[in-house]
Amino acid sequence: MGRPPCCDKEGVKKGPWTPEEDIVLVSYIQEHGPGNWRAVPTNTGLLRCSKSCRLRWTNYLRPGIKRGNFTDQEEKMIIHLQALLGNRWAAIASYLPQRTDNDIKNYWNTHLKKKLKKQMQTVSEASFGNGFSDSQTMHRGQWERRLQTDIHMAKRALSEALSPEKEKPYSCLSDSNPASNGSTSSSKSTQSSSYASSAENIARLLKGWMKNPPKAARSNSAMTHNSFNNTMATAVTDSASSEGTEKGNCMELSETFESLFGFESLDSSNSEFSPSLSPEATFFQDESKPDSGSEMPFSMLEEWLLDEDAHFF
DNA sequence: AAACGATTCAACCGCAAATGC
DNA sequence: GGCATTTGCGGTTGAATCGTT
Repeated sequence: MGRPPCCDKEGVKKGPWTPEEDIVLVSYIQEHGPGNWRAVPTNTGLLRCSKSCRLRWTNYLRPGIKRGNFTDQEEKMIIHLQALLGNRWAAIASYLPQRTDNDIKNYWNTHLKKKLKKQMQTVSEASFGNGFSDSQTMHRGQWERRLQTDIHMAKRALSEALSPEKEKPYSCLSDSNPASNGSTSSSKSTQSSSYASSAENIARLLKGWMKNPPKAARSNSAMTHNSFNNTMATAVTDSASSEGTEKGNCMELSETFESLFGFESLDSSNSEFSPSLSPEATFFQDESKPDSGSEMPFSMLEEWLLDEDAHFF
């Protein structure tokens, strides 16, 4: 006997979220932290199911999300990780802390699949013309060995990531990673800080809210609007400044973010947010807590992934 | 300028795993 | 240990947007 779906109740709203709803949700999470999604609709008065609230938060409103074009570097990592992990988008997303699994999945389905298909075609055409099949079989053993090495390295990286003693903090992609140090021309300005991007989200949200102010503010969200708007204003100005300089200390940003949102949900001490997370997901959280003890030796992993570009393409 | 097809991406759905009692 | 509930994940859908004719 299966349980009834959570969203089949009468009066549950579906479809795109409005800025109003976003603000109500963000306000609530600002106060209570993410988690206990079951209680969110009842406590906020949102006519959404818990699932929808969680999804909205994790895929759109959550701090640290980078939106917009994927860099070459990100693209290559996705391709590699997909080859290695398959369609385990959450696991792949854990290596790209600023992207959501949904984003990566969409990007794969809309861009990368086609791109790879095209490349495969070009390669196979070229190899056909050259009588390439022999050398192809000749490379097979090599390829298998490489795959084994890949898997071995992935396991090693993962186990290192999970060991709490490792001191090297993965605080900022661009900082800790030599490969990303301007090695790709396209990683330029899109590599914004997590704080900036979250502020962008919120700024965008606020912009929409300003454009279409609600006729009457909800009473249940009004209580938080003052504090929320104050922090919003900070977010917007901070966003503008950090965007302008295009750098900014990750540490500083995450601290600013913490103070901005005033909750410690991303801290490991918060039992509401961490218990059921996989190692990957736990790492994913770390985007906003650069000081945490268990950090992924990201540069090593990323180096490994990006080193293979030459072979892959 | 309008119609149409292609593309994108936010959101939904259903299943499975995790958690609580 | 067994059941009920909650959460997380991956596949899919469909409305909005873009590009072409």
